[in-house]
Amino acid sequence: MIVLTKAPRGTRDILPDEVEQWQFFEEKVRALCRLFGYAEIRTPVFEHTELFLRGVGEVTDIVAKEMYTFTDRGDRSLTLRPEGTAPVARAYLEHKLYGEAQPLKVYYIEPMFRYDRPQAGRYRQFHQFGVEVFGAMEPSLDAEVMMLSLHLFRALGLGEFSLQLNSVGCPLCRAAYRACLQEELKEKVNSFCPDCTGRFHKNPLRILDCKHEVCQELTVGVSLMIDNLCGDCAEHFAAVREAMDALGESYVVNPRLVRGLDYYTKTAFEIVSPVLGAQSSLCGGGRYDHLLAAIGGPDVPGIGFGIGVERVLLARAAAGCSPPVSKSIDVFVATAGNVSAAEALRVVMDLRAEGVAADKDFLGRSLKAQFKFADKKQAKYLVILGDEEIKRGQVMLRDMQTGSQTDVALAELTSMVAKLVKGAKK
RNA sequence: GUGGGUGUAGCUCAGGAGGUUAGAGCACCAGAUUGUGGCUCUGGGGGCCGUGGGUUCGAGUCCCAUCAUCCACCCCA
Repeated sequence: MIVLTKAPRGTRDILPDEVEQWQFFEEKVRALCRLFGYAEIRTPVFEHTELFLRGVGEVTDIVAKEMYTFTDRGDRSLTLRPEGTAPVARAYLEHKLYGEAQPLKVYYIEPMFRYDRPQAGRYRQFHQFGVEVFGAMEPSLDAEVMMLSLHLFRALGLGEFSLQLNSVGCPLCRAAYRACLQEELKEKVNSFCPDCTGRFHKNPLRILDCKHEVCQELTVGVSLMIDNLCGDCAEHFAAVREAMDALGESYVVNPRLVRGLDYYTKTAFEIVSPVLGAQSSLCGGGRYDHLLAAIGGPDVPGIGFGIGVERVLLARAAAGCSPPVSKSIDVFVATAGNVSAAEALRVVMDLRAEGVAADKDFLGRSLKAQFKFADKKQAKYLVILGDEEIKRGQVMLRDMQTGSQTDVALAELTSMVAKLVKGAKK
């Protein structure tokens, strides 16, 4: 039975209290992207299913079992986007952005959808902050992209995380390596875990990244992609490392790091957090030099990453990062006696007109209850508007932190409070 | 998709081997001299005990199913 009072499985509401964390994250992202020269892009929440089949790869898990696909009334097969790169690549081609000054550097913070079994740090609707750069092959760009993600984590106060770096080669050297790896492993294929016996044919590189100890032991000393790169890929990888070294940035070369999506080439990286559970990957990215060609465009290179917003927020909480300061109201206008709610609203609107965040009671509560409410809302000041005050033309202004009170002429209240509030912000 | 844990008030949880009107803390609301928050005290509102079925004289408690949730695998952010 469908419960109407519950959000669908794997989805959740972000309530006002938590939204502050999200806005904090978004502010850091926007500031950094501006600093790094990345412009925001927004693409539709669904695309033609075919885009993901071609762009992500038909044998990947995302396409094989995790897509939210539906047919619309015009009999089109559409899919809620499971990742951000293919849609942005599509937009790049559709609007012929390769005709503009290159490279094109864009970012997005948008919801993604994957029909997966929910777990810690994994949801069916989740959010990714991602960047994509099209039209440049230079290794220093790979370094810049990684730097952006590292800087974001630091700006967010995340202390512990590690950057894992690898090169997955290009179609040429990877195909040759893949064949050589299969040759080396074929004797042991029956000793691997059930998952890896399957991987042997589907994606033998993935065996190297298996969590099972047996598989790890069986692959000790086996040839690695990193040692079998073609000249071009090896040179690129060395240059990326050189750029990172020059920046004094530490990273771990992990030759067993594999990307799940088909379109990755050369640089592959991942940033993992030790404070999360099994879903410890905060950021995954890399180069995809032939994705554009795969979906019918010119053979323009690209690079990007995706960062899981929920996971970053989870990691912040787990690491005990202090929450962002909550945005409370400046003034609460309380009424007493026969002063009408309409009169209070007029004062509140006057304050707001001066840029003072003001609020009032809307439940006809007692003065005491209004005080409690103002306290709960962490109002910095409270104004009492009572019969006495109206008569004298003086209202009482109370500093809620210190408890001190002063009389202020009603006519001067707005400018007075505006000055107080602005002074405190500096 | 696979395996395991858990579903009692808004939240965190109690409810000995089935037996009266299901409890606590926090939160919420009201009051403690008729116009003053935080601390304290008093009172109050709130629960299809996740849902459906079964066993029983009797089920929050036992059994089955289902849904949800959590953890892990797979995969990934």
